[in-house]
Amino acid sequence: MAIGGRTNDPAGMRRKIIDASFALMSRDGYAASSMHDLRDASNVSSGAFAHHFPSKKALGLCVIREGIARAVADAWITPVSKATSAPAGIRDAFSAIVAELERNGSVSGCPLNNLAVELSSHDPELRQEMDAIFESWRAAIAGKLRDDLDAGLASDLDPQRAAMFVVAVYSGAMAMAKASQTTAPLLDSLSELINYFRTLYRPDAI
Amino acid sequence: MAIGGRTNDPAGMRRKIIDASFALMSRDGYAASSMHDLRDASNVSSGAFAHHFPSKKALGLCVIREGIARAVADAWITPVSKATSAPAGIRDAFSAIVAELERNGSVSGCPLNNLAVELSSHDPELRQEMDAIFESWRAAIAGKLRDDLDAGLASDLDPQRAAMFVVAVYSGAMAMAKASQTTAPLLDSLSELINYFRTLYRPDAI
DNA sequence: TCTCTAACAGGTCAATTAACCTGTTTTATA
DNA sequence: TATAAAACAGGTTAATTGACCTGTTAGAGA
Repeated sequence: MAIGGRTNDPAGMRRKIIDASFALMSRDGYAASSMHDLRDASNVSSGAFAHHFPSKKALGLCVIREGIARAVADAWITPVSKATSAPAGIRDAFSAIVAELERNGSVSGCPLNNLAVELSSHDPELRQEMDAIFESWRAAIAGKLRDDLDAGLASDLDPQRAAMFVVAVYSGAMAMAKASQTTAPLLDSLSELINYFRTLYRPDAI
Repeated sequence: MAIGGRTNDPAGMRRKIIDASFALMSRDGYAASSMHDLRDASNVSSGAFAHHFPSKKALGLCVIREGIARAVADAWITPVSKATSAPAGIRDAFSAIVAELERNGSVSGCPLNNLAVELSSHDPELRQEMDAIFESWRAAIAGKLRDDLDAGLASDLDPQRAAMFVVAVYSGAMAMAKASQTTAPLLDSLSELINYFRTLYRPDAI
């Protein structure tokens, strides 16, 4: 045994497991992804798997803290903060996600929303972790909205409430997109969300 | 055995199982509710349970078609159709749900959204069934919006897109409410949703 | 060079799961 | 009333699950 030898690479091994587990859990859900499935998808031995993650919950926690947090940052926080305005950033995020969905043909939903809905009732610790990601997501949008207010692009808008609204619209639309296996809910909802912003922003600022 | 005798009541037995299963599945999810749990919650024998529902999927299908469809009708379709206007009906539905959540202390989420997010990727048949309920939900709201248009309460609004928007806002807000175990996402989102309608409706009509 | 710890390998185990099976009782129908 | 079919009772089972266990090897520090 051990014919192929072995290269100790704890960080790489760990990352490999988290990435594969994030992909599998995002697609199939937490409960539906067995430790055996996760191990197979990760392409590591049982021993290595158990060494890095002694329990499924420990793995789930890391998937949330690292995998999901990164996904939200990449899909939302970065685009919104780089955009010329909050509505523009929101439109960018929606459009990129819709394009990605139409590229691969099926809708597996928002990773954060999927796990939050599945796990919030079961584990308070995981729930709190996911709530924190929702919070940072909303904070990024609220921050951009505040920038727009300061720049005089908009007025009479409550950044926190509006940010909550935006994330709610997206999460709900994505849930319906998953149920219908269609991007229509996302497109329709984005359209109305832009209409909502049109009443709050200067006509030329949107 | 059979000391207490037995009263054949197929419809009642079936309803008992569906009601208990709807409650359990809505709270804990589909996968987390084992056949054993569902049987215990239903308070029936294994034999009766297996007789009415030969498989878990068969039970899930009936829970969706009967339990969830009724829940959506009671919480949304009926209030909206009875209201004086669509925004008023939406506000009524939100308020009643928030009041109910604050009464029992914890947020278990929207039954339809919970199951749709959990099961859409796993079973096309269940997915289609849930999509149909989303569809009827949106149709009820769109119908009311059309009534408002006809009555001259509003103008320049696309009933289908707006209905999609409303359901998305609610579903997403409820998901965040579940993640935070707070009603704040629902209250904030309702507030912004009303702002959205304010721009579409006559000032005195809302 | 020696040693100790973490990294890894591969297999095992009790518990849980969904489905099924055999037997009994009620009720509709002829 | 005779009888077939449905309604119910209670237990069984093969497969899957998450956790664990014993051994082996690489690499850092003394």
